[in-house]
Amino acid sequence: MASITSATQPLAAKLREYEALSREEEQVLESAVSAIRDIDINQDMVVEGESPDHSTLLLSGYAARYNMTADGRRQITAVHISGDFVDLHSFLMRPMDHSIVALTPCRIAVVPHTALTRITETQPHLTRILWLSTVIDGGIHRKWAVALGSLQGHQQLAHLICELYLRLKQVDLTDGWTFQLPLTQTLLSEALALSTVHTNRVVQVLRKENVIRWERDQITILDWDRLVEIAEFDPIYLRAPRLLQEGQSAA
Amino acid sequence: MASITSATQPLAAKLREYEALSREEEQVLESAVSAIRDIDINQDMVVEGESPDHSTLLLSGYAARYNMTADGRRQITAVHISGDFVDLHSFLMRPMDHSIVALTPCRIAVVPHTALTRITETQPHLTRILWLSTVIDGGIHRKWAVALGSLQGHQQLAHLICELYLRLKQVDLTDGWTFQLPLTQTLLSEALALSTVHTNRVVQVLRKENVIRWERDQITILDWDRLVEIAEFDPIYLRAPRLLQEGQSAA
DNA sequence: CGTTTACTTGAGGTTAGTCAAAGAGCGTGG
DNA sequence: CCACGCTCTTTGACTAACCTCAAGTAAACG
Repeated sequence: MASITSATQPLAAKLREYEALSREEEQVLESAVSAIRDIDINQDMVVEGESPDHSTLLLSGYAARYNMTADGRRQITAVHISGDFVDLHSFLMRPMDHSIVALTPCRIAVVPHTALTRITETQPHLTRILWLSTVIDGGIHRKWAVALGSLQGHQQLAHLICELYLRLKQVDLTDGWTFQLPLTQTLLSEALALSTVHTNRVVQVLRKENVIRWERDQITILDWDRLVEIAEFDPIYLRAPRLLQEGQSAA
Repeated sequence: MASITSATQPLAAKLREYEALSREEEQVLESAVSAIRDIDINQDMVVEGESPDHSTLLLSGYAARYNMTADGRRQITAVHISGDFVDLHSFLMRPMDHSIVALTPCRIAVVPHTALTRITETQPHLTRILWLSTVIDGGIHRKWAVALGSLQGHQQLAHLICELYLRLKQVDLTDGWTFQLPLTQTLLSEALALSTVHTNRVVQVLRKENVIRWERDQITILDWDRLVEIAEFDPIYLRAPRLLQEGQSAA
C-alpha cells in the first residue's frame, strides 16, 4: 500500500531531532506499521480501561489526551499532532489510564505491540530513541503540572501556544508565525483547567496586548519574545535543539 | 562491598510488582551500580541544567523533584521514596530540566549510563521493565496535572496521601495505616501549589473530618474509603495490582 | 531560657468560578 | 435569499476559593 510507505515520515522527522536514525532503522519503523485507519472527529482513538494490543501513531490531525473527573468534567493533559506516538506507552502499561480523542478527523497508523517487542529485541538504538520519546512525553506532563500549579490563566495559555508552536514547527506544520489550533474555547478551558468564561477573558488578554491573533482555528504569534516572557517559557523540555536556536533569534 | 550486594532490593521489589524478574536480571541490575553515596538533607542530588553521566537510584530516604518558577517559587512535581530510580530518564534526556532534592538524609546508588546502554543492548526484557518504570513516572505526572487542575486543595492533599501510602506499601515502608511523611507544611504547599496559609487550613479539613492523623512526620490514615472518595483516587495509574486488592478491601 | 522554625489564626484582597443572557457565525431548509 | 437553529463566543453580576499580609502560638534545640 503506497500510503504505508511514507506513514512514519512525521515520526521519523521528530525522532531525527533527537538523534540520527539509520536507513535500516527507518525501514524497521515503517515495517512495524500493520494498518492505516481514519478516525472521525470527536471519536476516541484510545479508550481508558482498555488494554490495546497495538500502539497508535498519529499521522495527521490533532488529538487530545484526557482524564474524566468525578463530577464529569474533562481534564486534557496533552495535545497531540502529526508524528506523535500517542500511546506508545500502552505497549508497556496496560490497561490505559486515560483516553485520547480526535480533535479533528485523524489518520493513524497501527503498530502492533508484537512489532514493538521485536524492536526491543533486535534494535537497541531505535529502542532507546522510542524510549526517549516516551520520556519527553513525561517531561511535557511535568511542565503542564508546573504550569497548572504556578501560572495564571493567561500565562498558561501563552505557555500552551509556545509549546504547540515549537512542536508543530518540528514536523513542519507552521507557516511563518501562523499555525492551526483546532480547539474551541471550551476544549481550551479543559486543557487550562479554567472555566469557559474565564478562558474567554484570558484569550482577550493576549489579544489586547497584541501578542497573538486568533481567528477561526488559526493562531498567529505577533510577539514571540513577549509571549515567552508571559509564559515563563523555557523550551528545553521539548528537546528540539534545532528549533531552539531559531526560536531564540526570532523577533 | 557488602552494601552494594543488596542495593537494588527496593527497586527489584518494585519492578517485580510489574513483571517477574529472573535471577540473572536482578544480578545485572546489581552489577550496574558503580557506587553508593550519602546525600545530606536539603542537598540537590540531581541539578537542573546538568548532563549527568549516570542515573540515581534512591536506596533510602525521601526526595522531591522540582522546578523553579520565574518568581522564585518552587513547584514540586513528585515525591520519591526508596526504590525509585529518580532520574533514570537522564540516561536518555539531557540536560536535566529539573532538580531533585533530598527531603531527608538519603542513600543513593549511582548507575553509570554506560551500564544502562549495555542493558539495552543485552537485556531486552529488563530494558522493557526499566522503560515501564519511566512510563509509570510519566503517568504519575499526568495524575498530578489532573489533580492540580481539577481538584480543590483538600482533595489534592488527600490524593497525595493515597498515592504515597500505596507507593510506600509497595516497598514495605508502611506500618499498618501509618507511614512517614517528612514534609513540612511549606514543602507540602510547594507540592500542592497552594500558599502555606491555605495548606494549613486544608490539612485541618482532613483532620477535623477524622480522615487522617498527622503528628510530627507520621501520617495515619483513619478512614481510607473516605480519603479515596475525597481524593477521587483511582489507583490504576500506579500499576500495583497486588496492592489494589488489599487497598480496596481495607476499611 | 532564649532563639529559631514550624504551625495556626484573622482580615481583607485577587483570581477564577457560576449563573444567566446576549451576540456572532454557520449550515440547512423553506 | 432569508429564517431558523445550532454552536461558539462574549459580557455582566455575583460568589467561592485561594492569596497576601500580619501577628500570634507551639514545639524544637542549643
